[in-house]
Amino acid sequence: MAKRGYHHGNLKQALIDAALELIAAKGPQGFTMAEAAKQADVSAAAPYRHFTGRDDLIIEMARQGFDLFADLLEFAYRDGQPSPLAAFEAVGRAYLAFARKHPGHYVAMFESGVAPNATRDLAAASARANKVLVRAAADLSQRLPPDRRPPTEMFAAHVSAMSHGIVELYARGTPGSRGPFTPEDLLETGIGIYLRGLGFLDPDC
Amino acid sequence: MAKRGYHHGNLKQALIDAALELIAAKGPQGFTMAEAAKQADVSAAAPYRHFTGRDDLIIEMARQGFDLFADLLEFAYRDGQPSPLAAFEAVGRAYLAFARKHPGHYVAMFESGVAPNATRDLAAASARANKVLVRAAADLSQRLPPDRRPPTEMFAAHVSAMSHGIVELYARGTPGSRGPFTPEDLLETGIGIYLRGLGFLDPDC
DNA sequence: TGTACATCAGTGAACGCGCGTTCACTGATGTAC
DNA sequence: TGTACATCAGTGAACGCGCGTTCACTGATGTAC
Repeated sequence: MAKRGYHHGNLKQALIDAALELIAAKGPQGFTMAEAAKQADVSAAAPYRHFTGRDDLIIEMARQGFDLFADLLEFAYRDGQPSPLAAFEAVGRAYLAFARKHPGHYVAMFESGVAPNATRDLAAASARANKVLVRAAADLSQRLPPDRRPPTEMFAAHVSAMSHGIVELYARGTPGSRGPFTPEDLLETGIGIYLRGLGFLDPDC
Repeated sequence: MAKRGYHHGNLKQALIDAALELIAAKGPQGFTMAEAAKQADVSAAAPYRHFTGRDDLIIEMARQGFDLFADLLEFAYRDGQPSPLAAFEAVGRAYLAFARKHPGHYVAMFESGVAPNATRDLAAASARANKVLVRAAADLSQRLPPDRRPPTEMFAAHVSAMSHGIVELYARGTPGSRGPFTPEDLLETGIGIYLRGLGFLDPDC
């Protein structure tokens, strides 16, 4: 850590980063303002120059998380290229990759107990991420005969649920602790079977 | 609440019940020993006659939860009657019903951060519940041509993940807050599509 | 370039609080004879 | 049935702790002239 003078320079983000590390290591309630401040090498009172309180910090973590999440999903989606199916599967993989690489954000977003509409900003970020999932589902749905299309929102919800369930049950704690399969395997096969159930038989339709 | 004398009579269970209510209302970290004691109308020191500490109480809640969960799943399964498919779907519904009716248990089991193998008893209860899911999946798998059977554990994991994901994302907080579908709808359709993907086209095979 | 001053971003001490837990105690209960 | 005594299951007070937060302060920085 670089030497610093009286002024930190970028304390707000440093506190968020510290809290993310703590939350990833010790669970949603495992961080305290005091400890985040300590980790940022600053007095316990300093955070209150940047956040109105503890909740404010958690909400900001979740907001940044949803923003990043949305970015990654959008990047994976690539406007449906090269094909709706390939793009859809890339989004699924991106979901899992996000949970793996950003556990602190993930916990703040989904396990910290903050309502996704706690603030306008948070709601917007959350909605943006969800929109990518819905769009990927909608594009893929177009390939189905109309009478076999489930409602788009439902399609997206199924995929969200399976992804989230896999993260929570199989991607936490010691790797492999809950079974012989990797989360990535589980998600790929699970989504694959689900898509076949919808009528996507061909790997590149 | 009935009058009682110096001795409570059934304090251990009363404390567990109080903690379950608190945990259901305020999240995994939302209960304290002191508050559970208060709710059971007893001094703050009394719980320590029955539990070695806070963790012990949480583990006991989770253990009872897994026990009840296993019972309900077994009851729903009915040894695969009337058909493997019907029994399988009943198990899915029982999963969701449990999460709905016993939110405190559910949170203690899956969101409190206790490792499922924290104690031998807890591990056994958890394994028993999981075994029902695996058996339901295995029985149903038998109906598939061998070359289309996924590994049984994987099959069960997919269904657990989707069920858990739906509980976490769509069955929490204000009903309908996250979408226009009920969790029950989502699970039924999701599992239905998944099963079709495996090759179960006929509703009563 | 130098100076005065407003503003910003920290400090350090203190607060009130509630928590988990311990301890010596005491009232109630069960049992042996 | 009565009594002595061991055991059980509570009490109430106290502990040390760490937390979130506030407050008066001060050092650093930026800006007007």
